[in-house]
Order: sequence, then structure tokens, then C-alpha cells
Amino acid sequence: MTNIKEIAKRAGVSPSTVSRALSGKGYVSEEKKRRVLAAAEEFDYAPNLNALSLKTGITRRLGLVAPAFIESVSLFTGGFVRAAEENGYTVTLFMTGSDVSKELEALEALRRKQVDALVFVMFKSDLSLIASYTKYGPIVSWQRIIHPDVPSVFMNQYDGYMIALEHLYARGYRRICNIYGAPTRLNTQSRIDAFRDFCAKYELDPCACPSFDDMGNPSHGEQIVRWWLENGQIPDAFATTNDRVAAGMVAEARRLGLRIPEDFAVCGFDNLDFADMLDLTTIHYPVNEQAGNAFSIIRNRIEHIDLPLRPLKFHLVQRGTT
Amino acid sequence: MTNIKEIAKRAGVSPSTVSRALSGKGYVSEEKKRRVLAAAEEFDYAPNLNALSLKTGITRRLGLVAPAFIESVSLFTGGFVRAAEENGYTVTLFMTGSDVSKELEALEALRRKQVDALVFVMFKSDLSLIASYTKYGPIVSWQRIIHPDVPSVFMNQYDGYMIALEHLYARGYRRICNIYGAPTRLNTQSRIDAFRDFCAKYELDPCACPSFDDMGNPSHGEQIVRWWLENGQIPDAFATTNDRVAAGMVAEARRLGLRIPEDFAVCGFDNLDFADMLDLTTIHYPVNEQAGNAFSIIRNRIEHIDLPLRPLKFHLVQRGTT
DNA sequence: TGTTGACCTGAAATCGATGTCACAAATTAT
DNA sequence: ATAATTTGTGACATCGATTTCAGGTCAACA
Repeated sequence: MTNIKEIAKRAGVSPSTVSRALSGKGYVSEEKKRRVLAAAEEFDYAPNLNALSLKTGITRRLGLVAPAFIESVSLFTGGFVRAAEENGYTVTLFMTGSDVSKELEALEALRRKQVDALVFVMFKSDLSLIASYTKYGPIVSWQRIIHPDVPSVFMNQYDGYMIALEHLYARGYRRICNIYGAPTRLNTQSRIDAFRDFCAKYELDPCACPSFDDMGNPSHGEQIVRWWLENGQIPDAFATTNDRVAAGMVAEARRLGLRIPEDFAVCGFDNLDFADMLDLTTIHYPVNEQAGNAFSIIRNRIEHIDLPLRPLKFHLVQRGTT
Repeated sequence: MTNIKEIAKRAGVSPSTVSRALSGKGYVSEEKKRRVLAAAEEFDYAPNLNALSLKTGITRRLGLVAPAFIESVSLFTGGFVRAAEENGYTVTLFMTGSDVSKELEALEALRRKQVDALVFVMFKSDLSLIASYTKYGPIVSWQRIIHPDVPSVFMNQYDGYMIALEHLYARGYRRICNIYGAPTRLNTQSRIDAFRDFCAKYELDPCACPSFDDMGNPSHGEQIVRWWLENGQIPDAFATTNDRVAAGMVAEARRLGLRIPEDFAVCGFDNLDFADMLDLTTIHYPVNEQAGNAFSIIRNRIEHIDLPLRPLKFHLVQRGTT
């Protein structure tokens, strides 16, 4: 454990001078600077980060809070860690499994200065609880929320969903079935709005086809395909919550001998890894770059600078299912 | 920021007494204990973790080093974080992108006491370099290595691959083509050994069918299918590096109008998320529990206890491609 | 010659906790 | 009654850095 005192002794100076020589702040004669650097080299000295954090009150550590690290959360995490590390920050994980008590632990870690800031990928806690911790450090959310103290870098799913709908229309599909996620999410409302406006634009009946709520897994996709086979004529196309639901539909169709896109078309969402392997048309969004934006917001607040945010856009990835 | 001194002042005692009252170590009268607890409650006091780390030399933070956080690395990360958090540890990420200088940064973080220990999921650095940092804290590797100071919790791929081969044999496939990963990996050698022993057991010619080296992506799988169509009769079955290669083969077969498993069978490896959606037969391994074992090894070294490691086994997940 | 300011240095305070130590009071043992 | 423990408490040192402060040298300038 070579510490600053030993370096000072070896170089024949005081600890203050060692600190100055190594940090480059304040005056140090060339002569002593050389001696300090030599001693640091000789003892392979590296300052203790805990001491530094205690003294300065800054840890250069950020907390990332998520239920689990799979699918698009992995993409976000990767983008966030990259941006953080490029700027000399380090990222600590808090895995909640959607448990609010675990979310509270992450908030407490902020209060206890284990991290300088938090990014919530998804959460279930009361927004007011989370906001009350902003006095201990910046908090940013990926999940779409509205609060003056907790900025959110959400995807504008109105735009993304509209791209999917426009694409389906352009390919000639008119009877479109919406498969939505959790109805309480603001994102779901955006998609409903997009569909309403889409129908108005092309003079389609928004009620022509029933929609499905609270769908998110492959098994949901399978259920929907089977439901339609038993309950009337299957729609021309499905606009789905995400690629997982879409994958379930594709798999079930294959099993039942239905042809895609002839019998029905499917458009996914997220462009996850496997969408390519399944030849699934989907909507892509640069989640990793958005995570970079989340980091920029945090850094802006911590260092009182004004990094610009990168504007991001959805785009269609057309494959064989439409 | 309310610190221990303020609590002391409010409760009318010394900081030492506050520390004793809150930690439960040493003698404190009931009366003062109550006063301290009340003051701590009133000021919503939580000890500063940096001060604690500095004083005790223990951070209860672990570093996880990986090139990126996708696929099975995500599974490992999830399992590791869960085990760590259950035991009061926190996990800090180091994303290397296979860059040795980034790996060095993680090692330096250990030396500078930002973390108590490290787990390398995968690495490229010299093993001797990594081992030289074990004097600063325990280091464990998931990648299979052999070193007295750096334990590794690898998968015994001999067993896993043998299960795949036995399965293919049982289903009647005799002409089996091996698709291997990076030839320098110890894992690859294990698989080659498994195939040798498999052929000996059933008196098959190990050279009956050429094998492929250094394959790992869907595009590799596609290439292999096309290669066989141009270069002789396609084998009965393929035993593959991982699910990604297998998925590429399945996708290409579908595109070319080949039937699976009639024209050829495919067995994947890893049982990633999408294997189910692709109806891919594959070999499963409880990676998340193995990550739990990695954590146990670390905890054993840090706390000088002797937690047992959970024995883990591969198993076959049969689906439609065999 | 006196003043100003740049340069240089180390002692000491500080960050926020823990833990040792000395000492006093209360309790128990002899 | 005296000795030996147990209980209870605060002063102070410590972890390893940074930073303020006071004081010193030295050259330039009025």
C-alpha cells in the first residue's frame, strides 16, 4: 500500500508537494517535481480512489438501475458504459427485478455517495420518491416520464409507430391490427395517438380491427395468431409491441402452415439481434446512442457544462415479413 | 450532508458513541442509544460509504470485466450481479471491447481500491499480467485458463459437446460435421477431444467429414451451407459452435428451400433467447448459476469462508432442428 | 531602498467515518 | 472491605488524499 507519505519521504519533500507535483496544480520547482515523479515511478504509486472520493465528494461513478440486463436494456447499458468510460466515469449496476425495495437501495447508494448520479432504465417506484432523491445527485430516466427534476430520454414512439404504419400502408395492407404493450405506459398512448392520426390521414376506420393490449412476449404472439384463426378473418398485417411478440407470431404461423407475408404481414419493433435471423421487418432505433445522450445529460449536470444531445431517428428495416 | 458529528451534537454525545450505537459494537447505555437512534432518524442519517471504504479498506464493490454486454455475457452478468447484491456487494462494469488497454484500466481500478475483486468474463491480456494484480485482490476468470493464482469457472465443453454428439447419433445421424470456434481456445480443444472419443466409441471415421474452424456468427453458418451445396453431399447433421452459427444455417436453409431436419439437422449451443423462437435444438448450460459460483469463489477469498460451489450440468433442449 | 508580485514549500486542517485508549462508575467476586 | 470485572464514555489517532494558509526567497520596478 504505497501512499503519498511514502512518496514524500522518498523524494524528500512534504506530501503537499507530492500532491502538487502529480496533479500539476500550484507551484513546484522542476527539481522537486522530477524527484517526486521518479519516486512515484519507483514505488509504482497510484492514488487511493476512496481517499480522493472522500476528500472531493466526487466518485466519478454512475449507477445504472434496471430490472435485468437482457434485450434492449443490454444495448442501453452498453451504450451508457461506453460513453461513461470514454469520459473517465465508471458504471455500477443495480439490478432490481422490478422490485421497488431494490430501486430504493439504488437511491440510497446515491445518497450515501457511492455514485454521483443515477440513470433509471425502468422503474416501478413512485416518481415523487425518485424525484426526492435528486437533491443528492442528478437522476435521469429512460422510461418515459414527465417531471421537472427528472429528465427522461425516451423514444418518441409516435414517430416510430407511424413509420411502421406508413410502411404497412405503402405495401398495400389496409386491415391493420395493433398489438400494444402495457396500457399504463405513456409510450402506449403515443402509439394509440399515432394510429388515430394514421387512420385520419388515409380515411381508414380506426375500429375496423380489434387491437390487443398488454402484450410483450413470444407466447402472446402465438396466442394472437390462434385467436384470429378461431375468430374471423385474419388481418392483412400486424403492427406489434416489439420483436418478441412478432417472433412468436412468425413461429406460430410457420407451425400452422401459414405463409408470411401472404397470409398476414408482421412488423416488429426494436430490431433486436434475432430479428435478422428471423428475417423480420422491424423498426430500428439507436438505443446505444440514446444511452450516450442520457450520459451527456448527467455529465452536463455534474460538471456544469453544456454538451449537445445527438438527435436520433427511427428507421425501418425491411425484411421478409412485410 | 448530515454526518456523524451532527448526529453526535444533536444527541448530546460524542461521535464515537454514535458509531457504537449504530454499529452495535461496544458498550452504549440504553438511554444514549435511544437518543442517537432518534437523532439519526430525525436527520435521516446514512453513513458516507467513501469514508467507510477509506477507513476499513473494504469497498464491497466488485468489478466485472467483459468485451461487451450481449448474449451469454448478459446472462453471466445478470447471475453475477444477483449473487453479489444478495450478499451486500455491488458490481461495477468494465467494458473492454477486447482492448487490452481497457483491461489494464480494470486491473488498475483494483489496485486503486475502487473494487475489492475482479471477475474477467473474457480477456486478451497476458495471463501473467493479470495474475500479477492478484496481490491487490482476488481475480477470477470465466474464460477457461490454467493458473495457480487465478481460478477459472469455465464450462467443461467436453461434456456439453458430447451430449450434442450423442443426441445426433441417437437420432440416427451418422455423418456429422463439426463447426468449431477459435482454435486457440482451450474450449475448442475440449470439443475436438470429445469428437475423437465419440468416434472411437461408435467406431466412426473421425475424418469422414471436414470440419470448420473459427466460426461464430450467423454469416458463418450461411457460408457453410452454401459451401456444402457447391462441394459435395451435405452432411446428415451439424454440431455447431453456438446458436448464432446454427441460426445462420437455419435461415439460409429456409431461403434455399432446404428442409430441416430432413435435408440436414442442426444442433446449436448456449440456448440463447432466440433458440426457442427459431425452434432450434441446442445445449443448455446454467450460465447464471455459474456466475453465482464465480461470486462464491471471490467471497470465499475476501471473507475467508468456505461457501460450497454448486455443481452444474449441461442438458439437451430438443426442438425441431434435429 | 522599499514595495510588489511571482514562485516555492511544509505544517496543519479537512473530508467522515472507525477504533484504540485511558479513565470513571457500577457491579460482582473474594 | 477490597480486588477484579463489566459497563460506559469521550478524546484522539487513523485511513490517504487535497487544499488552505502562512511564511520564505528572489527578481523587477518605482
